[in-house]
Amino acid sequence: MTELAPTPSEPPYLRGLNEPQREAVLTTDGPVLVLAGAGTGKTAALTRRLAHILYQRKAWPSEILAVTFTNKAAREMKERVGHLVGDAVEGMPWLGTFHAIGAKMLRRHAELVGLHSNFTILDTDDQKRLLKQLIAANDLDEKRWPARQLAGLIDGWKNKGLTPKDLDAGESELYANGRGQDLYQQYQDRLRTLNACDFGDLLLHMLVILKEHAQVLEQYQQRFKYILVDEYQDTNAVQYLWLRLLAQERKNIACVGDDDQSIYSWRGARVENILKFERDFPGATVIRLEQNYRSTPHILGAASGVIANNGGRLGKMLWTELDAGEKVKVLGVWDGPEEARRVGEEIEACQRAGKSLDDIAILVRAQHQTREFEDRFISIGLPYRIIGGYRFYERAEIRDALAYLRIINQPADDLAFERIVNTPKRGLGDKAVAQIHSLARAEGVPLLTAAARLIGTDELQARARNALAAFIADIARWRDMAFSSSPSSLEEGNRPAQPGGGGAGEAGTPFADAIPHPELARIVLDESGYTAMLQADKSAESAGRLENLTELVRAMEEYESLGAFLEHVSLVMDNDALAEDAKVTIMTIHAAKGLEYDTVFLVGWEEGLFPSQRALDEGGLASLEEERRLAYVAITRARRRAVILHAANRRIYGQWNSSLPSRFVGELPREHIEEETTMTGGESLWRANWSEHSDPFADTTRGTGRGPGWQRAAGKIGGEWTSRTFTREPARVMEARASAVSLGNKGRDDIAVGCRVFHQKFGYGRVEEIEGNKLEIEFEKAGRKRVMDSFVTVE
DNA sequence: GTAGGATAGATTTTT
DNA sequence: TCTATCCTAC
Repeated sequence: MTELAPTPSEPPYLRGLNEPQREAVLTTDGPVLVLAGAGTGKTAALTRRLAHILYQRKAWPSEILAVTFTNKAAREMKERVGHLVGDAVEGMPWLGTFHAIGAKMLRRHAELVGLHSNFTILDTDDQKRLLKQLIAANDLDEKRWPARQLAGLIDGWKNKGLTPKDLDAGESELYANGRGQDLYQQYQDRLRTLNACDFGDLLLHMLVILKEHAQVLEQYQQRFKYILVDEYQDTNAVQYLWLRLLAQERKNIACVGDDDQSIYSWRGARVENILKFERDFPGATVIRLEQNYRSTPHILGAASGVIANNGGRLGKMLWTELDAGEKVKVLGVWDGPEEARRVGEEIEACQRAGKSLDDIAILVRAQHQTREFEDRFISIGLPYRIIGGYRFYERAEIRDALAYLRIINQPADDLAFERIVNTPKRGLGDKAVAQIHSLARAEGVPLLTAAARLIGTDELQARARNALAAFIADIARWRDMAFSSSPSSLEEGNRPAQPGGGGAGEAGTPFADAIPHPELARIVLDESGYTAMLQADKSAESAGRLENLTELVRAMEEYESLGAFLEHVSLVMDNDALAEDAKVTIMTIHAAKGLEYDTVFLVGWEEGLFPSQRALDEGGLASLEEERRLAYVAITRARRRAVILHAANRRIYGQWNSSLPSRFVGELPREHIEEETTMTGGESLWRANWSEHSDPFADTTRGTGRGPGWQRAAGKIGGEWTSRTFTREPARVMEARASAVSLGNKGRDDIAVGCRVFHQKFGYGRVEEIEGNKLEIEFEKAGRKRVMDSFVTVE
């Protein structure tokens, strides 16, 4: 039993914890719910809880299930537990994201749902392509019933834990007049033939297995002596059901979450899970972490003031011992560009005051807002990094490279085949591919096998036949290189057992790679002509693409096999900026959850943008409240200083619109903020307007649940604030201002007007004008831009 | 089979 | 405004 170190002093992992945190660590047995407000040391409590369980020998590392939502969170937890318990953390195979753990389990039991253990994990792009094919095959109009929509529905069903059979008519009705269920079933069948899974399947298949195979469930119930769940407010129905099954037996489950930070309901997350916890696990210990160690009282006060407008909260009172600090600054500006300019100036001031750019973040509601800042920062030469947007593995070149590797790993991967059969171009167009398709369908074999058979016939044009033969020979050769112990025969690729067929024997067993897989990747990229294709491409992006591929190959070195690498890539790979030079971070609020920065700029706090028009129009009160939680998350990212900006005019899809400050601005308690506006008219008119009503949201958030958006609200104000759209840029009130902080580069003498230069982002261009260290360049692709000379190289 | 023009569409997105 | 996708003309 417990062999607690017999030292009189308490174990190191308890040091520095406050009372509730300590309770969260020490209450190991039985169900525990930890309600942890923003910045209350949640991760510290979690990791020390793990350490405690291990130190007390209550469980071996392999007997603890610890799930998080993001790879980042999993990584951080692993690292921090590592600090406390050392190498024991290496023995924690069940610490990871829901999906990574789901995949790991599913590979062990794949055959129970008709898959093979080397199944491919499809991403959303593959998924969409597959659905498109199905929609076409069913004679549905893709315009009317977009694949996107079906993908969303299927994803939603999987999030709810519904298999095709579980769908009721109402759900099925949501797509193509009741064909939803049928299409969903077809999709699942297709996935099975492809020996593939989408993200949702990783959890849903496992849930089905746990439900239907008592011995499997029991095995895991026995194994997991302790279960720990981070960000519990973000769990969706499948995850919830999954956890409940696993925890049922021992009931040693600890969930940590914050109902005020639930911002993923549109992804299927259900806050109710956290509200229901005590009902699901009677006798649960509920612990509240309320002392905030992150932010100043003003920041905390501002955030609390906003979130207090939400109903149905579990309610927490955050407090802090930190000094008051600065008030939250609310800054009204004329338009989007001015917003970017002001933020740029503020950041330059921070820089002059000796702050590191790494401590500064700009949080946006929607991805497209990053552009304005990007443009501005490029022209003033301020280093920045944008988190999100395209993830590394979503880039075309990475996906192409992966498709090559996927088909080597799993020849039945038809989607991979389709992706690369004519990339680089080898003269195999729609016609050839259609023929391969029809043969594959007729014979019930994967595309690659069908292709191999097709070249034995004379159905293809000689040219196409030769190209295809060469392509297939290449793949066979690469496969041999990859798996020397098993000379590949395309006729019996790794497929799940077919009725009547014997299946593929030992397929999926990890062969020792014959040649190191990074080397294989290099060879494949080379011999396929992919690298050559990029080298021949003179566009601005091609250099970066080649670099990405190099990066991909480099990343492969860290994995023991091709299979392990592919798994990593589909589940884990993200483009978390490596620690390079100091840079300002620009990202969405969603992406910022769990992070903190000294100074945070919260931009675009305008009705229609934040809260977003869509939330206002469609989701009623619930979605307005989610937007408000988003505001809460945003403010609480700041340690010392938060600056909130709103512009009176903004260009949306190319049209200028006047906009009103966000209602959330009005909800900030006055005592915690300091306002400033660069617009004529002084005190913000909108505030006067909002506060006219005792409950300004009465008619917007209740009742029909349809908010007015800025249109109606603007109409009420009348006068100069009347809603209208301009096609031209609104007249600037601000004086033009040229500001650039010199980063220490003197003017360069290698650039002259007329020079051909290269810029990382904009590509090639011709210098038209030089003004100090700023250049006016006519770019071949991107048009005319002003950029800092330090950002270009002379051709 | 490909290159460019027309057209519709456009949140947030862990995996 | 920008972009991803479709369609038409070579």
